[in-house]
Amino acid sequence: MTYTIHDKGLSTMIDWRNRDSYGKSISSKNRAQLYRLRKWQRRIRVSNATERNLAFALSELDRMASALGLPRTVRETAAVVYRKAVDKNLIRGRSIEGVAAAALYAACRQCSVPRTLDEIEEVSRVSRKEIGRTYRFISRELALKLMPTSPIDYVPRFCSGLNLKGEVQSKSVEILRQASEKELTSGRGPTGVAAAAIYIASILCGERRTQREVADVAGVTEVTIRNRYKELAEELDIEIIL
DNA sequence: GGATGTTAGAGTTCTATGAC
DNA sequence: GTCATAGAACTCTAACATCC
Repeated sequence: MTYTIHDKGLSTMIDWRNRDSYGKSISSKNRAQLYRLRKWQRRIRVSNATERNLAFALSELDRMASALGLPRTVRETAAVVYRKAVDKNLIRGRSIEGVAAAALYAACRQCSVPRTLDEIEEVSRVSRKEIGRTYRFISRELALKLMPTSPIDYVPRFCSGLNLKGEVQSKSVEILRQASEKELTSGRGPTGVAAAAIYIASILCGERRTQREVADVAGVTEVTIRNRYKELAEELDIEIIL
């Protein structure tokens, strides 16, 4: 069973091969009957507007998740969030695409595979503002308990994008853990903090990346990295030799 | 010339507050 | 409960300076 298909994948499948369970070819006499069965099967699977909308929303979710390379668990979670929103009648007055994008954003956070609103916006057909507004609405109405995204969750993806070795990744996580203990991450954008930690770690590990390179991968500006990395270096007493 | 640092001004988001 | 407003915090762009 899966939540990512509107009928949860529980309806009967009649394939198009015209062969029985033994692999034998179906006689021409029975083919016409099978054809009729397929036709009704198709009509019954999506029988009303609600199911049609759900099917559309779930295919939209799947399309966005594929474009972002998200794992199956995130897709299932997003589908569950969307179905809950439908059950609570939260879609009324909002676009299907907007709610689907917001559900995906929430699912990413729930599954600790965070994607920024900008990234969701890139693969969706709605604006960042709309996604953010809908996300806040459904998370409040569905009482989704979502903690602020940890910068650590961004480290593997950013390091991979920068072709950095595991050592740099470990060092970045270590820096971020220390920063978190000293409350240097609260109130700051997680991508900016993660980018700054990776920038520091890349220098400390001798695999230096420029601020521009890190900024491009993290989707923040060089200025943000400068501000964040100086804070981290000062508060954590890290000596950086450029 | 490229990387980095500094600064100023502006935009966005969030939260608190008060009026209705 | 909803809406408008103000203020804080963060981030952005842009311009210019400094260093190697």
